[in-house]
Amino acid sequence: MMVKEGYEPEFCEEHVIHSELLQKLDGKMPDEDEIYDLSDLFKVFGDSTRLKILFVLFEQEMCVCDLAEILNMTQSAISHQLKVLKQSKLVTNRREGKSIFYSLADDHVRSIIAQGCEHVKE
Amino acid sequence: MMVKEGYEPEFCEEHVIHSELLQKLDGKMPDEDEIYDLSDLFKVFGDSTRLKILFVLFEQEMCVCDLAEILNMTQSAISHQLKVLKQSKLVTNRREGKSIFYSLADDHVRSIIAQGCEHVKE
DNA sequence: TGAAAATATGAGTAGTTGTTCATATGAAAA
DNA sequence: TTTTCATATGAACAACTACTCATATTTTCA
Repeated sequence: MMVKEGYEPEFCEEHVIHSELLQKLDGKMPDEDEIYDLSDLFKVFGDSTRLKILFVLFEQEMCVCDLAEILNMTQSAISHQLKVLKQSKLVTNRREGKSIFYSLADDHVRSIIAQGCEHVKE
Repeated sequence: MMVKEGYEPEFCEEHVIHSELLQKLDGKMPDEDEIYDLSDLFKVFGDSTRLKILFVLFEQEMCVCDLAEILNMTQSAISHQLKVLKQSKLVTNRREGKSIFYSLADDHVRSIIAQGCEHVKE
């Protein structure tokens, strides 16, 4: 296995990565941190429970217990997911008496989901 | 539901879910299948390796081994992720000799990621 | 043909994630 | 204050996922 020493058999020989290309890509590619932030954001949209919550909030703000009842899930499960949504700044909340009402943080949410919908609808 | 027996203490009493609201939501909410499809789509974007692949393909089509070298990952890892991307119809490929070149399937990919970027940039 | 190159794939595994259960917190009513 | 309601949270667990390793597949070239 050590015939050529520095030789890397895993990669193809014919299509050498030209330094031009690497430079071109280096200039255009987001840096590591941005990509992690971005994938973290999409992870949040990548769960059906959280999507359902967002779709409900598209229509109107709502308290935790009503979300739980509408989506037929436990209050705890909803609360955990609302925490995730809030940490990603996709929703905000306000207290009104004993209840806490959640609503969409901004319109990015709508446009991100709208773009996703277009792809899904083939 | 027999009045008191089926009473569910988990949900708040004050904010009864009116049937109007439920109807309104029923009309507006996507059905279960659509939501699953949508969350599956976002799951694909929710991984940094796949995002990196897509960002590279934004610039130009590329074969598997070059992607592996550029992203400094094994050919196998890249190949597994390309399979996921292809199953979601985000990329397509063509054979050229021994190599297989991957490219973006359509412009939905760009717009979905663009929307995500806007949110990440606060 | 046979060997080499490029890619694909199945099994195994460590790490992650969504839910449940029990309990804590905080505000309002008694 | 004490109780009750609405919500939040920590631990535990099962399901899922991305990578590695070994190997299979497919094409090209000698």
